[in-house]
Amino acid sequence: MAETPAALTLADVARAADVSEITVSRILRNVGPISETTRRRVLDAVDQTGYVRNQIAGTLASATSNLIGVVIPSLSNIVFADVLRGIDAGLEPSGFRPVVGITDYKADAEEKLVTSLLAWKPAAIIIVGFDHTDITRRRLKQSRIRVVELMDIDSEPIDLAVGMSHRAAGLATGRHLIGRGYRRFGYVGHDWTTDRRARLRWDGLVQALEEAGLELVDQRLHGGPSSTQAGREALATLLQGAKHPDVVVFSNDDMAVGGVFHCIAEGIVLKRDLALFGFNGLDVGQALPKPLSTVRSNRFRIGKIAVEQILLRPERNGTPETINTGFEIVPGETA
Amino acid sequence: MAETPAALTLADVARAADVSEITVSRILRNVGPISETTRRRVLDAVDQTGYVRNQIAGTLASATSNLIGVVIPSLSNIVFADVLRGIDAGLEPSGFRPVVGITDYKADAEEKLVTSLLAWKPAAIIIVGFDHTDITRRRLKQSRIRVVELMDIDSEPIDLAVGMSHRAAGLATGRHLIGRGYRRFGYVGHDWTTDRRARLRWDGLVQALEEAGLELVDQRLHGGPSSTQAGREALATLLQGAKHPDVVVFSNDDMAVGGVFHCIAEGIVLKRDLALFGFNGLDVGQALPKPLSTVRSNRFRIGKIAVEQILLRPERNGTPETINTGFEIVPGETA
DNA sequence: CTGTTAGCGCTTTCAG
DNA sequence: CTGAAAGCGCTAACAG
Repeated sequence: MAETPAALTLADVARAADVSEITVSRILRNVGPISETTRRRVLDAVDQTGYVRNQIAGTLASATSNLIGVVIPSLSNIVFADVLRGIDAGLEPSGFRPVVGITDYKADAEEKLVTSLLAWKPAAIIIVGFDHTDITRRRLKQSRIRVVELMDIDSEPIDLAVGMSHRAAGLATGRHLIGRGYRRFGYVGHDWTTDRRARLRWDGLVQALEEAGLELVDQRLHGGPSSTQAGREALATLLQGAKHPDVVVFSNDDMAVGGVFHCIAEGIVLKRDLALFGFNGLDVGQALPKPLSTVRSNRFRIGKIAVEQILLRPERNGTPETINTGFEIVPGETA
Repeated sequence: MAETPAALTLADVARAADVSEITVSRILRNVGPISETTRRRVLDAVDQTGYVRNQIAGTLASATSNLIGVVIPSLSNIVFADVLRGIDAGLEPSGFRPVVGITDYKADAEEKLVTSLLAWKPAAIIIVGFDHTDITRRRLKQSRIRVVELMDIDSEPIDLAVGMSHRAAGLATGRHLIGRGYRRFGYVGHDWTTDRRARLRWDGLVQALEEAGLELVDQRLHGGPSSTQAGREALATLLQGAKHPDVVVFSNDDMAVGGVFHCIAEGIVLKRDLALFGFNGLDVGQALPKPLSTVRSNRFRIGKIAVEQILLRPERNGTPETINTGFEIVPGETA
């Protein structure tokens, strides 16, 4: 019976190359001055043996890890997948790796997750939003590593916030649509308790209406998470009411695309009979027969910038900062 | 100037609770017999101090980590986000955490990624597909940790494959549509070099046609990754040809949804004038005015089962295995 | 340019 | 039920 050979260590490579462990270590990390001949000899030995570095031991010894904790509410929503893509893209050249956790929009799950991620001594934690439990917030503060709160910039961050003002986006949406002549506003949304940012956009929208002496003529709130199907059904019930809006603003593009499908199915001609407006600027909305009128949020960029900031300044400095990644109105053809 | 206090260690907690380090360690890991009084005292001390375990040190000492390496080609494609969701869901009760890497469909990026993930001494690696470089395959084999190859079961796995037969899905699609009376088959796809599974489905489809003495009357291959917009444009050019298919099979739902949008925009009545068929069973397809006819692949389940298998049997055993998660034809209303 | 020594903070093993 | 000693595999700090 062949015994399982012990895993290769630095010592094995060092022996094979006839140098000390620390020399191999330095070569593998690209630090310090190394003669070209030893470097070559050691790298050969690495190839020959098939040695794979043990980052666990390295991290313990150096007290600096290459892991980044990432806490997101969900992956069903493509928005957070985009953020994660951005994070990964920003990390790409650095050798850092994301360790991810999904909260499912639950604050207590988030609390457990943050604790379990901190146990891996990550170089930083990237987390979505500001809605944390007190314990979560305290732990993050005490950790003294960099903490980046994403998506939102409407609150005071622990360390750094990267995102856009959702209130401002709602406001801009309202003003834009009023400017285009719409007066009878309907709203179709999803569960606000798990999506504070949707609520902030709604606040901004209502504020824009107030500025113009208007108010929402009707609205429907779907109880669950946003989805195309939910948007379709919610618009259907809204239109059964007697309020006859001339434009319906949706909590996001997923919901709005469902609204578009409903109109297509019912023969409602978009913009002539009814205008629809979304939020996010998803690809699917732009590929519709008539491109969806919406607001482009820069999710990928948010994730990327978060990482770039971490790499740029790995130490937390005293004062919380905020980076605004902005948004753009996408006129489209549905409003 | 307040000096940064050193991070808390087991020793601090042990001192506070007046026990030895090992006792604290045992309590935190729930191993060995511990008296209820000491347990309480220690847990109190943990709370008081705000101690957070150092998994890095623990992993080094015990040589068993709670990390799972995850290698996926992309997150732009919701299919892989679904897989990752399944992985996370399966991991949920275990305290394991995924460390993810994205290859962008590049084999050399995958090779680097696998090496860098192995350096974290994960308990297992979950990777999409069978298309690895020789070096990647060798490293994975040599690692002796569990390796799960996802999505596909049409090749021999290193250790375990979890997925479905894409060839069989293509075959089933063809037979299903022939059974419904279609005879003039068109095909609209995307880049096969990065998506071997799409190619396998095509193979199966063509085989079904051959069985019935038929062949594809026309096809269009988009050069890039699949997208709704690409599907829309590719169908448009296909229909400009003179081949007049009565059904068009798409490489996946994203592409097919684009096809549906084209038909809506052009006033082509689905199923009466032209039938369309997708692959994946995405939500967006089912929310369309007419639900898309497609094949449901069980992405979430694939991820979940992969993890469950790892937790169930953490050691690799000699012989490679395969788990078939199956698929179902979704009749829909577009074919 | 290369090496020696001394840990990093835990857990394993063996005692009691 | 609790503890002491040893060491996981690497890197920081200091020599040479």
